Amino acid sequence: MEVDTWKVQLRKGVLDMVILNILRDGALYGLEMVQRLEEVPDLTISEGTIYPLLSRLRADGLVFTEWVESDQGRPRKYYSLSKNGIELLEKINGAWGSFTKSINNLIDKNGGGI
Amino acid sequence: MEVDTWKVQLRKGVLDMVILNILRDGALYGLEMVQRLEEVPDLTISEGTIYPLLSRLRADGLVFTEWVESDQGRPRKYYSLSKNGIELLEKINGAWGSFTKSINNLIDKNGGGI
DNA sequence: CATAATACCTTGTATAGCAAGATATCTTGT
DNA sequence: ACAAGATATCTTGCTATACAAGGTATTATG
Repeated sequence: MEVDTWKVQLRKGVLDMVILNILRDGALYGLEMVQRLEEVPDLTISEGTIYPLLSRLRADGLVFTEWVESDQGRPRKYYSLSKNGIELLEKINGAWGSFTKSINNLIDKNGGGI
Repeated sequence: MEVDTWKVQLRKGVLDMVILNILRDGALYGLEMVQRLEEVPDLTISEGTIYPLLSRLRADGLVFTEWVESDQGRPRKYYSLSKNGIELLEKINGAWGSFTKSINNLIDKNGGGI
């Protein structure tokens, strides 16, 4: 996955970006991400969304996984950013900045009544 | 189409928002929108994207159309914002603002070191 | 009359988000 | 020991979108 192809896909999913960002502080497991995003307005997702998404990130080599025993319930599959994931994250966050700038220009230009 | 359903669909398409915004200054025809967006970074689209999208906006009652003769080439189908379209546009632009704020918070919180 | 330019529309493909359901493990109550 | 519930992952089936490519129609030009 390259930045250019990500730009193409951007409109179909800022979720990849969001997930990569919340993994920045350290490993999380799937359900934990769902719960964390429940607290963020407009970013609530379900399990049917997160697991295929994480599989994709893993297939793309952006994250790696590790099973960890839990003292309650099933073992958890923790996801961590790979080196590629970290690199892409930097690029993606930059691209997000210019993308929103483009759109905000468009909104201001037309909305501001020139 | 309501704001709530739009929020759900947001990640799948900021294009609706973009089109509604460029129609704010007045009517445009399909190909003209494609050409105008060619000049905006990251927002280049093709005819296979714009026409189904415009049909959808029209079916949703957000725009109305008008055929206008051209002195060169085929007659053009001009699209204008309906009253519903204008109302939704205001709501959408507001929702876009809070959506980007959510994401920027996430990026800053994790990227800025807590 | 053929070719090019303009403009609109449709078809087929790939992919994403999601609700709902399936599967597996561990804890708790009886 | 056993059923019920909680935790956690994964899959299936549906709907919708973006897009490349191709099709249709009108007018101008060589």
